[in-house]
Amino acid sequence: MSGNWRPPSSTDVARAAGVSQSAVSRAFTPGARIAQATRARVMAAAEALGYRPNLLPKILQTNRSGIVAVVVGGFYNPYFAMTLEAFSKALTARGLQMLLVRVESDRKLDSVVGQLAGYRVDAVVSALALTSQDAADQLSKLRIPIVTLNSDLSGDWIRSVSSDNFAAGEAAARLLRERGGTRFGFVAGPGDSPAQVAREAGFAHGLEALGLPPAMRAGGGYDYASGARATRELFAGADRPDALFCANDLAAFGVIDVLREGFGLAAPDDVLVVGFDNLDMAAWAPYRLTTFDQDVDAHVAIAMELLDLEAGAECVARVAPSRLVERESTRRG
Amino acid sequence: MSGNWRPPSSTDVARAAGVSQSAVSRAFTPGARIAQATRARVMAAAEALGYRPNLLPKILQTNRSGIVAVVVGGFYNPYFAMTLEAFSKALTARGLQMLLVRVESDRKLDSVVGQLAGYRVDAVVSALALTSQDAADQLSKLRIPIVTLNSDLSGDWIRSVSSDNFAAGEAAARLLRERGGTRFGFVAGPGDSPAQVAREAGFAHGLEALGLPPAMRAGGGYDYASGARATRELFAGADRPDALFCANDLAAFGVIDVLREGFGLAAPDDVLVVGFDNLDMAAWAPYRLTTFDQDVDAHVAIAMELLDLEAGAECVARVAPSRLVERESTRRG
DNA sequence: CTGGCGAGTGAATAGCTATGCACACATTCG
DNA sequence: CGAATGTGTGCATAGCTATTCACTCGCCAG
Repeated sequence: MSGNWRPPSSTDVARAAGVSQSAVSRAFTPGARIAQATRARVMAAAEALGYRPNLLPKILQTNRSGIVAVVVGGFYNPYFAMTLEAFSKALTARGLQMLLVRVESDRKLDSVVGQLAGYRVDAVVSALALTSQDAADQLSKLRIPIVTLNSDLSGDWIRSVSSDNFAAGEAAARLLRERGGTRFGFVAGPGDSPAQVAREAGFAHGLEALGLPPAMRAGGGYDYASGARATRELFAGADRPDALFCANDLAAFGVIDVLREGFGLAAPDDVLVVGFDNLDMAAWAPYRLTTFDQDVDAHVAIAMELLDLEAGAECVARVAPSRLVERESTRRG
Repeated sequence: MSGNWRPPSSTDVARAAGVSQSAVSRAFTPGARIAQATRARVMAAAEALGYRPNLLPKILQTNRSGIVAVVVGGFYNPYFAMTLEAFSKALTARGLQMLLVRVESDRKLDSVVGQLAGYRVDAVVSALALTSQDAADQLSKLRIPIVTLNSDLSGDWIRSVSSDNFAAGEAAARLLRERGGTRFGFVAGPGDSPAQVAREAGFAHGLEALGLPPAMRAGGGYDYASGARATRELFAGADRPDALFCANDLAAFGVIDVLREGFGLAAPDDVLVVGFDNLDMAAWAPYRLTTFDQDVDAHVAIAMELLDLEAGAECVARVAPSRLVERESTRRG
């Protein structure tokens, strides 16, 4: 009806309460010098008008919006859900809001972050690994603190927190060996993921250190279908592996299902399987998957610390330990 | 180093380019009256300084932030991930940003939305069902368009889009009957969820219409553990059901796993199982779950339409159809 | 009685952009 | 050649809040 309605301003409230605009502002500022009686009158008028202080002018002056942008590549992987949950809690605890941005690839990252700069976001957290130094430099020019997960790039304004992917790969090799594996296989994630690369390298190094032959290899994605495809490939020939390390849990589920349905093989009896992420589902009955818990809360806690750092600080790439959780998929009879 | 650095303003760019501030603004406004040469000079200066137009002043004047707040209760259920993905795409397509807010319960909803009002969000989408009329009225006072999913409350500024939960419940009853079910059970979701209530009511009505006895009942949550618990309860006695409708897929997975592990029973041979949501996992080998696809994209499309409506519009509660997807969990030999 | 002090209040201002208005200049038409 | 149209630019302002500065008033100590 009212063509262009505007929410009530502090001036409106001031008029209604018979005080100055400053008084209204002070009434809403904890610890400001204002008489109790005045504050009460202001609050009554504000309540009647439905007034909420407009945060934008403050942001305009201070350039601090209280908003942190979180960039993700998609939501299909429950691991992102865990990450979002943890970040959501951490940000809320600090009174910050979360602007969620979905981006197709990291090549679009800087254009998006440019847009975000217009909103004066206080910081950016990227679950998307940053792969090109070019994009990193572009972002650094904006002087917005950025934390990337599982990415090795860094710069003046770019920090990163990663799992000890390489060490986990080594540990996977040792475990599979101990549990009786003899022919090893690696179910790979996407090649442009630094985490995938490090896990594979660690696995390869672990095998070599034990004097074992290198692993067979298949896959190329972080999803269920990729694990399924990789398994059909690895088990097509005669020389089948009997111990698999998967780049993540989702792929491992695909592996286990195809082993069972497609080849009549079971974990751990016929094939040992290890995953990565420790999703809720990893504990479910059909899988009981041995996997690495990334300790999302620890990652997030570190990320928050890194965001607080001043620009130019030195220790900008931190590693969070991951914990091996052993379940039935590697425990034989 | 520089204690309080400020990002370059349009005035800074204007000075560098030797033009007025208005010229800079026009250079960044598509369709504005400005000479090509001037625009080029401005763009060069802007590039050199790393200038990004500050969006806040515009928001301050127009009260349109281009930000939509999305409220969720948690991320543990992959159904939320699907919803987020769909909303993210829809909002991006319209050039809107998404402010993600996690809220413990809907009782906190109005206090949070109050906070959001300070950011002048254009609209609020709540995956959290709104249950109290009190909160609804509170929110209406803020004059921010709100769309809730699977909630029956509405008001001047509150619209809702729901699945046809009741009809789906009836359809589940018919299907289970057709497939040979004789003793029916309902694995319930949380009692404060309108969707759960409608699904159960529809199921009960469907059974009654077919002249069948009412269903046994257990459960009370939307998660895996709740489904598992419900199954142990339902199958503890002698009078076991042979056809189960579960409030959602996550619970259904718990049901199937406990049937297999705890009682040596399989779906569909011993027990027919139907879920709700059609998560990716429903198609996986251990489950192959018959379920209802909520068509998230359709929900979101409707939600976007509702957000565009003016206040006081009448048709504010819309229903999106859900589609039965039959898989092996109800297909006998 | 007076200087000082504290509490409470109002006026003025910064912060940045988009836009309406006015003006200067070039071009076209009668 | 005068008028009219069109193009490009600068000036000034709105939008809302937190905060600084200056002011008044009541009160106490000297």
